[in-house]
Amino acid sequence: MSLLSPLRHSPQSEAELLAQAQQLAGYSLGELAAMANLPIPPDLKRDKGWIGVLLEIWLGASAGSKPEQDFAALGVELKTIPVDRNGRPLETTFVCVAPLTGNSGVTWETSHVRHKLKRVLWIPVEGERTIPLAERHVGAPLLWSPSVEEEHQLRMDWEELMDLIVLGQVERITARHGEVLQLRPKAANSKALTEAIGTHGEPILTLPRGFYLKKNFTAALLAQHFLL
DNA sequence: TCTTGATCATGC
DNA sequence: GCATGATCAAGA
Repeated sequence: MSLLSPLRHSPQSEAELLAQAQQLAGYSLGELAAMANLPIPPDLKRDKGWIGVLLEIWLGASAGSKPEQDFAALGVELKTIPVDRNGRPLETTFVCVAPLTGNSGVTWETSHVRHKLKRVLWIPVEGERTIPLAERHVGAPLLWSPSVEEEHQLRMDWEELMDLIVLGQVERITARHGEVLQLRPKAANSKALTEAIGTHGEPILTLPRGFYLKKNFTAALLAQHFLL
């Protein structure tokens, strides 16, 4: 038998990655943090990415800020997802920042959204705020790729949103656009601005935006897994 | 109650 | 400011 310990190397195969992720299921965040010698914050208010960092350590992801997939050699992205007692998502899922300029000729096929979501290791984690952070449990992982239908849904929304961005309508886009993919602010605060295209084609400064998966989409893909 | 819009930490 | 990791919390 072997004691559970963080992967000290990048996993060499999907099988190795998935096996390690499956080993984590059932443990609490407190247990995993202790074994990894990672301090536990009192809550996530000032450490929103803490769970993601913890699981990156355990799974041997190249931690930190690299503009590539978590497991580049495997082409796999890691996403933790907070869920309620029934396994339903409590939050939307950030995918990537939306390019607001320089989009001539960009297509779904070459988009960052499609690339990010090509293969994702989803790890559900208990997220109800009534549960102390250290006592929240990690769930069973799901190694996922979009089905034909899912990719179609994503592409439709992405094309609608990108059309609006290219046509200078970015400031008229709200989180209500899109069935499964939405565009929302993604910034340090409301004073962080970036360049975009205005109504008359002129450069404007606006809030950076990100693509997010809506809860109905992630709920469905998780449910499919657990109801098999 | 739930979603939308806003925000937090960190490294470069 | 942008990239990584996301959740918070006001208001509908």
